[in-house]
Amino acid sequence: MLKISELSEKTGLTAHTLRYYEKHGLINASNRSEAGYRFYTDSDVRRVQFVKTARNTGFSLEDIGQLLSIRVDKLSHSCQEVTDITRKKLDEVSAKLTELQSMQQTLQLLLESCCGGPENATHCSIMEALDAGLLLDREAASRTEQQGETK
Amino acid sequence: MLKISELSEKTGLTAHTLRYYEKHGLINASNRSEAGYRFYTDSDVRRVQFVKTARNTGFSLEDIGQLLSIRVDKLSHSCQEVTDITRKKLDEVSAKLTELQSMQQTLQLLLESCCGGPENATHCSIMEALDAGLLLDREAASRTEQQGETK
DNA sequence: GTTGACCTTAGAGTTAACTCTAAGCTTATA
DNA sequence: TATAAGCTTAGAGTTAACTCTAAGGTCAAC
Repeated sequence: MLKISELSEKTGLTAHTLRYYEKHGLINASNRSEAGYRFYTDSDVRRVQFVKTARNTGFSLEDIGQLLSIRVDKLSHSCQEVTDITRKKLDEVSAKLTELQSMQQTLQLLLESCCGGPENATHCSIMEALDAGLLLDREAASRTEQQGETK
Repeated sequence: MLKISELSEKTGLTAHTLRYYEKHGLINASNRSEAGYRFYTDSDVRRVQFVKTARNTGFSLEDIGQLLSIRVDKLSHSCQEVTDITRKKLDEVSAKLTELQSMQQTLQLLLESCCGGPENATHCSIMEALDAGLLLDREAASRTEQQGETK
């Protein structure tokens, strides 16, 4: 039986976060001392670790709530329900990834185009590109692609 | 001279968002009608488009505030200031990208490992992996890497 | 028996970038 | 002239996941 500070140390989540998860119905302490102190069993610990792992994998607390419902009554739930949740999350992550990759490429092109020196910014190509709505980037991008292809 | 709704249409930003940007010091209407209606000049429009482009590139409104200060007085600012802001953003984007790529790979492995069928979830490998703290994933990941290398 | 560390709760604050509402003018159209 | 569309402001609400505070009870050690 662990106190909340011990569970905190064991899981790397703060006591605040553990109480927050409890308030949102994700976890809970099987026992309480007479004074109301939370006491966690091994089973509680495993549940918290499940939540932490799912969180690290990118699932929202709402997703995790659904996964936990399945976890406590696997007979009443199908693999498909689990993959539906997982696929939805994968789609979200993939979409975000595409967006960030585009930003990354733009930012890299901007950095490559600018001298970055102590000169004043009168002819700064980054400022010019942002002023031009990044039209120049797209040209630069296609130039870069061609270089890559002919390499 | 454009009214706010016309600028909204021209830029694809809502009138709400334009007023929000104004409140946060990013943009402003050069003129007002007697009744207080905002009127935007071509120069205002270009500034709004700059903001929109920078936003699409991933810059925060705070970053954009700095970029705009440089934009209105390029002589007093250096290219280095511009690249510093850009590099900082690129680093953030790259870090986020790494995190999301890791999530994506984990989610893909989870999906590959599970039948996704109507069977009950008693032996669902996704649930098992989340229960095991994704240790199984890391094994699966290294197996996949090896396959990739020997291909 | 008194520190000081730890626990409890309810509830407020944080972050970023919107998004919306309410109450009241203004303007264009019929 | 009446109606509807559009404009104004201040300020509240949204989202997710914490993060922190205040006020007070509990417990181990000296």
